[in-house]
Amino acid sequence: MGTERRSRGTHEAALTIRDVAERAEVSVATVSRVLAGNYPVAAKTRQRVMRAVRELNYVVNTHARALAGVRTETVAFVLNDVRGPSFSAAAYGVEREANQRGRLCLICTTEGDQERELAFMQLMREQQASAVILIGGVRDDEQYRERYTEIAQGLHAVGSRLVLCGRPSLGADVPATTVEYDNEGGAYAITTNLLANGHRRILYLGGMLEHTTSVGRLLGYHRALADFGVAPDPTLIEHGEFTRVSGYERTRAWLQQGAGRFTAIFAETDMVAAGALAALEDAGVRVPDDISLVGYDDIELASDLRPRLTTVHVPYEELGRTAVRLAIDLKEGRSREGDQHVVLGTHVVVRQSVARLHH
Amino acid sequence: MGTERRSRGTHEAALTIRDVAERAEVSVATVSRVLAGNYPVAAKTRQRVMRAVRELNYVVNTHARALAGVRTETVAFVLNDVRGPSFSAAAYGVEREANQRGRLCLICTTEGDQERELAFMQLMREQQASAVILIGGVRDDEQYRERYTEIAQGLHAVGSRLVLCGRPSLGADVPATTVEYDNEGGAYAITTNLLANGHRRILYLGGMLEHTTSVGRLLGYHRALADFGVAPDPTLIEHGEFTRVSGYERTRAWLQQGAGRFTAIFAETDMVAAGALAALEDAGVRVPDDISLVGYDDIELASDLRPRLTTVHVPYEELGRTAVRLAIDLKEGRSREGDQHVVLGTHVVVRQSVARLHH
DNA sequence: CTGTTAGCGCGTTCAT
DNA sequence: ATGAACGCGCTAACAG
Repeated sequence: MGTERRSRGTHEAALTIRDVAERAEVSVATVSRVLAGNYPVAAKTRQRVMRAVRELNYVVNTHARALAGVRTETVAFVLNDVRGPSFSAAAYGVEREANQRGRLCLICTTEGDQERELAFMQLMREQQASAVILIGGVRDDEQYRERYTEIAQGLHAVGSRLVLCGRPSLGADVPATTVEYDNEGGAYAITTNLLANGHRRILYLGGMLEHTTSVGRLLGYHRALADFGVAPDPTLIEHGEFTRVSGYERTRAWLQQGAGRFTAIFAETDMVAAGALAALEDAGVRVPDDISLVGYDDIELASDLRPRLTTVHVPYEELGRTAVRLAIDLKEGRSREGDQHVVLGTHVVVRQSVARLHH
Repeated sequence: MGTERRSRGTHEAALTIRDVAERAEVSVATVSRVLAGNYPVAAKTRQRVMRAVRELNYVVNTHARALAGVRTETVAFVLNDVRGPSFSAAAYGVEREANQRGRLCLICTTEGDQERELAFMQLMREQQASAVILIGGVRDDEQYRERYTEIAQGLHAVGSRLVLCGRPSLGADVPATTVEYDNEGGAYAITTNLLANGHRRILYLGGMLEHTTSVGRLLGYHRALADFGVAPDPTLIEHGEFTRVSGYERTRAWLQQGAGRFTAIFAETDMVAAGALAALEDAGVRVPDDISLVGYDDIELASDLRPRLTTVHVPYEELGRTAVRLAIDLKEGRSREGDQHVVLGTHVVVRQSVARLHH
């Protein structure tokens, strides 16, 4: 009781460094120095200050500190949905790496809305985040491109690194780091697996071609066919959403109208594969005995399905970690601009959803 | 070209409101007013300012703005792992509700480390977050309790709301909001389901009793047994981790040593149930024909398993949304302290993993 | 309607 | 080793 504080004792009146200084009977400068620990202070004085801090339950004000030039390093990660198994694995990687390096990690969800992504990037500019990491497909609008470029330059201007995960560069005038994984190689490898098992007519349940992910995977599929001397059948190539229901619906439609036209299905994501599997199951089609099925991403679900899904492993967590690492290393000058494009490898995980075709 | 800026043109030199003012040939106050939009400004002046802002690609500095009293409202959500299906659903709810109300959402992962949770709460104090939402079990250490209390009071002092999701209150002297769901009721209901199907010896694969979640669920189990006049067998109650491997290992051990002692398994989470199912499958035990199995949480996985898992639905997304809503409503005076404890309902989702017992 | 100016809380010279 | 004073970029009185 009785210490005279300047304001009424209500809430909202946060303690300042001055309160601590008064209580410890030192100047604010001394308190600042004790807290920062970057300057010699007499042991006894330090004790007094620390005691006052504890007794008052004081913490610094981040904003004031930032304004004075000492920033709380923050890494921002932007994705469309935290619940998505693959991106959440990337988020986990970002989180771990950021924390390990003493950075705060901020996660934002866009629900696929480009506007929100842009707004969030602006916000990060305002907050002077040390890095902004973007993941997930984008429509490659010419109009959006311009806005991205502008904001990206703004980020660069405040020393904030922009990292694009599996996304096309914004052009030479926008300094950004790119981390991706080998979509094409993975698709090639798993298509090869089907081909080696005798499959020739492979239904391709793809995503939208605006997404570079889809482009890469489809490319791998085609290259594998070409290498096996199989002429691709364009009518077997489908485009749709990367969702379970999309996989279900599309497969059901094919079973009704195009049954017999294919012996295997390549689903562009495990989620789509899960939907496809459910449709096959509902139609009484056995996997892999009647139809073989492969996915892509190797999310946990892949080994929960029955049969366990043969798929392509994508190192999502590593993707997140790498993004953070590159951003920080570059900021601290431990890396040259030249290192700023990394492609992580993918590989096939063989499980039980592919059968050798006997004809 | 040739506008004279005060610093060398390198990076790191962010634009200030003054740059904009100079370019628009107005005072900084006018720029501030245009940007805030909370004060009359002549249309022509506004135009000039906006043009300068665009041309310069300027954004405000959050920290300076915060220091001057205008905060970017931020909601912080703390959980152990973004990849966990149930908590990530809660995170999604938090995200959505926060964004919908114009708040920034910050997500932090602790990996189960209480120290990190505490550190993060401190950080949020420093950042003056408008709300901090905690989810996940805690060990109810007397020592931790004290530290939580201290930080919680600190949060309160800066007007930051603390919300505990499914976690015991920190005591009457710590103002906090609690949102939980009915663990006991759900466990009661699903146990009842097993009992109604004739099961009497139900192996209980539980979590650690330090977690209130486990306490609640076990309570429901016991109450259901009591209501059916079944004497509980303490040796059928197991405690362990909430992981898939734990479920697998524990079930395997039981199959080797205690087979025949139970006709059904109640796994305290779907993850544990998934592990149990795998163990049963590997041992050639059919579900539900030989052994019935139920879980808890109703994560997506529950309907991917074969057989589809009968489980208790927990409204995780709603939990997150409610947490945010309560915090904001209270801050804005739209709610009284009395409303600050909400219990959401749970219900059984009947699928295919329980069979009627014929003996 | 617009400009001037005094803080917001902290880090950091420069004196002492 | 410690203290006094200025400035970080912005908002909000107060004048005009």
